[in-house]
Amino acid sequence: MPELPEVETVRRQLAQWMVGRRVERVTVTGRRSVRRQPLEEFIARLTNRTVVDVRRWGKFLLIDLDDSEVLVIHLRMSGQLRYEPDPGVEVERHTHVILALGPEPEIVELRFVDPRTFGEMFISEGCDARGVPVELAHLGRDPINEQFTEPDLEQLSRGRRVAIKTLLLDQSKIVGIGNIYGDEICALARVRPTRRAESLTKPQRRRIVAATLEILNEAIEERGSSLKDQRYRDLFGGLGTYQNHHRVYGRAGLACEQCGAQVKRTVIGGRSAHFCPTCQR
DNA sequence: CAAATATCCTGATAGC
DNA sequence: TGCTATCAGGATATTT
Repeated sequence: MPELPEVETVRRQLAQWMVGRRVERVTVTGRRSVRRQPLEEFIARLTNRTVVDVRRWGKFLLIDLDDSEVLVIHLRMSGQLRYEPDPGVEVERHTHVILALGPEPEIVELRFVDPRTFGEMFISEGCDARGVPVELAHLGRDPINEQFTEPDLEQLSRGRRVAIKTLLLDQSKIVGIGNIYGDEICALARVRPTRRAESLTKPQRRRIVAATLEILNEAIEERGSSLKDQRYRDLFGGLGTYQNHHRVYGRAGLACEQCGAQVKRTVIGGRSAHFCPTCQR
């Protein structure tokens, strides 16, 4: 569930207190959360490292360590990171990884909680020229960290018969957009999400690019979206407020704020999609 | 080759 | 009340 705005919110919070702290102990109780490399190797490469920076690429968190290695974290559907200043506080259900951060003796903890265990952590083999871990080299451009322009979208859309929403969600093309923001971007751009990417006009592409930047930045300002069921919470347990600004997502059957028509729900690529049939052509 | 579908997993919710 | 079925949707592997 966490998409770019939620991950960026957590990144900023992590950067606030984690930089300069040293990893004193690593406790892994859920094997599935560390699955790309042997557990002993993960722990060995992380222990005694000091955090020098916290970055983000799409929905991935990148925690830079003092030996130039990178701790990569993806929350996937249900993962949450929790800041716990008191290690004595009981560990909640579905906590799979705990980093005890010093320097001693004032230990604070970073806890990784993930009921569905889709999320993961690993230590990267190193970064490429863009600063992206080599394991993530297949990922597309980040619309917030890098430029994203109409010619970029034209190039990505060429010959693509898929729905524009599917293209927006394709992490090998553009990173960070998930189901919620894909719908919201199409709504603000006044383009129907089912529209084939290759058939878009230049003005429509311009509107989609502008809407991408506007929606993501607005959502970051609101610290992301916390839905009723999916329980996104930030590092300090706070809720996002962007759900109060959704134009279409989760609003099927309700009136469009712009025109009063009923917002429709359909399925694109096996996922729910929401749009206003009047505003989005 | 692109596009569609299956897979991982738990918790919330709908329906009986 | 309590059971089962369905849905939620991130990335990746597999099938079409």
